[in-house]
Amino acid sequence: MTIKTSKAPYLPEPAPKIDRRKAPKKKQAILDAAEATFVQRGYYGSSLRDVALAAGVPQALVSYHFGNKEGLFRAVVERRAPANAAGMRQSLQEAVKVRSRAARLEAVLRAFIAPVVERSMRGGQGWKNYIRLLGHIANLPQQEAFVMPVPENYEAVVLSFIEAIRSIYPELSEADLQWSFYFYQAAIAHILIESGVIDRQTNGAFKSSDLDKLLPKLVSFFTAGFQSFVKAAGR
Amino acid sequence: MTIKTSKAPYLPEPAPKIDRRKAPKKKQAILDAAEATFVQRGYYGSSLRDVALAAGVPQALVSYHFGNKEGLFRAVVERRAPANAAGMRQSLQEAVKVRSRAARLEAVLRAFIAPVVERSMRGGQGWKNYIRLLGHIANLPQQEAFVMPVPENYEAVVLSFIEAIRSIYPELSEADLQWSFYFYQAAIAHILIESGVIDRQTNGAFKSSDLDKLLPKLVSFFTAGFQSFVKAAGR
DNA sequence: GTCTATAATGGGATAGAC
DNA sequence: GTCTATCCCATTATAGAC
Repeated sequence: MTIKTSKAPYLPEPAPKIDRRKAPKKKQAILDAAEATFVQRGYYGSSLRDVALAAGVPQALVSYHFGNKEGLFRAVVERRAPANAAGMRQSLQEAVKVRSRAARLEAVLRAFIAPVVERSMRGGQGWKNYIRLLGHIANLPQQEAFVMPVPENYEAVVLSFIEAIRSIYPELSEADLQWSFYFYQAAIAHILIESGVIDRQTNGAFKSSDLDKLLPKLVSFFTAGFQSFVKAAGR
Repeated sequence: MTIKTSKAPYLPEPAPKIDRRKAPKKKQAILDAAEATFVQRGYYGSSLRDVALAAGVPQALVSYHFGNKEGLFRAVVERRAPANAAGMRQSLQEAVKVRSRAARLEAVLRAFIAPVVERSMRGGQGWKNYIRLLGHIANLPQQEAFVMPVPENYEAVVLSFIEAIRSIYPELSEADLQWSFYFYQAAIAHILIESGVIDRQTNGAFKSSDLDKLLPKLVSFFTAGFQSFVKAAGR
């Protein structure tokens, strides 16, 4: 049931999205610092002072570039969103080519998480921070007072994965499909944070930061969950 | 494979843990207000002003009763922890009595989440807020600067569930056991928050707040995931 | 235990020089 | 674009009367 895949050509990216001629170095430094600060202490727990200090710039420069705190947060999330969403779309395109239905399901589930893990593990510290931040954002109630920039960036991509699974197993009831994928997203939201719960529970024998080891288990485990509903629907 | 269980006698509780003679009403009002505020806006996003206002007391009373903000947060988490952990322990005791191995696994997985869902859905607004707050806390990186009161309260309970599964299927490898349970915890951490992602993705057809509908699907889905590792180990 | 008043700090944001 | 200096506000926490 498990499919071997090559090391996935998500990284290095073909070209940086940012036009280095116009983009001021300090603006990028602020984004990097903000990314790290927000993921460590959350939105309200992070002060613009801390961000500016970490970036090595005066506070006023943050306001100049991003207007206010909310603008900074949105900019952090949106900077890497296009590349990340594109990576997910691309991996889905490959996955749906798999022949057999069972293997295709597993490939689609892997395609949802593999490019993200790839960036987190081998994309550098910036990507690591960004992916963890995405995990945090995914765990925010959607009616949050401040910004929720994620939906616009990722919602369509998520829906396309759900559609892909539906087209593999049309006999799956809408409820089983939606709940199953929700469970998958739910687990991933926590996993991406790398909270350290499994580290503590196993005295360090297993590490929540070891996404490379976790990934094949995750895909295999959730494929079985989906398949159990498929089999139940077939009866 | 699915086991029917009666409506679970977790609520109403036999007796309130709090001695109503000594406990000042206002102190409880503050805890209720803090519970609601923390879950809505997070720790750093909540001000003691807001809490005091919501509780209908002056700010100073909060400091008097709980010392500081961190003390208030700890008190909120710890107030309901003994009753909640006891409910989980009790449900585990019942679950391990199930005869067949397959059914016992499913019963143990249900026992982990059922009493919590029961309190969230039928324990009143206070319990609803508390359970959501637990979800948020579970998603915090453990090396958080401030308080992490959960481990002491719940860690032993979690370990006893893992032990129970290990004793059902000793042939399961340590890695499969730990990763599987981690996936289960991860999904639950997000689900308890009732973030609203599935609501948005399905235009309201499915609701993350509908824990009653979700629960049997969740248990069934994750049982299949565990069983797939059991079967793989048996070969 | 409960309250009013206030101290002391740190926060986001802006004015204006360079 | 970048900087220094500063304003104004919200926040936590405490002092002290009742």
